Amino acid sequence: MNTPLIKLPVKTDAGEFTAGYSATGLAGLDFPKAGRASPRAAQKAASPAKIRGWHRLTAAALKNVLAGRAANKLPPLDWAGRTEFQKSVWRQLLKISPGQTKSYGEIAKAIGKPKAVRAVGGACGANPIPVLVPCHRILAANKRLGGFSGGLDWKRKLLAGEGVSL
DNA sequence: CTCCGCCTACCAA
DNA sequence: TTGGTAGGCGGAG
Repeated sequence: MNTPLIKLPVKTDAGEFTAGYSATGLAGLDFPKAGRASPRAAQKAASPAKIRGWHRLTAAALKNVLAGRAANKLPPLDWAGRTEFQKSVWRQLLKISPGQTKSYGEIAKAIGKPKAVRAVGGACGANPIPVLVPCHRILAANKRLGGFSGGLDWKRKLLAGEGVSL
């Protein structure tokens, strides 16, 4: 049985993101979605102090990244139920600092599976915590944009905010 | 097993 | 430059 996540909003000048927490950490982050109601106040009040503490970190980190700065401190990330392959890819992403980019091929090489290039793309697409786990810093070979599950507009915007030009 | 994908390298226009 | 293609690998069903 998987308990539903506790959802909390993060207001930024780029819109209201929604963070989702499990009992062990931040498990998801959603881009602002037009027409989506803000998480209920009742749910906020009910959230344990532990989660509110994580949420402060999430909110600060998110604002940092949106401003082109390093996330700095992140709450624990809950990657339960994900495959080892995906986790190894995401761990690599966390090593990339703002303004840096890597290709899918480089990530594949870094995790010791140089030919799993396309699979790396799949893992990026399955990333439940975009922005903080910076899948947007992965470009296709030859520095082309590649894809982005959250929408290419976000990818462009995030990269531009970090001073990356294509 | 089959199908698909945030890929790549390569070849032809 | 664009466009098609085949190889490769992990994930979902």
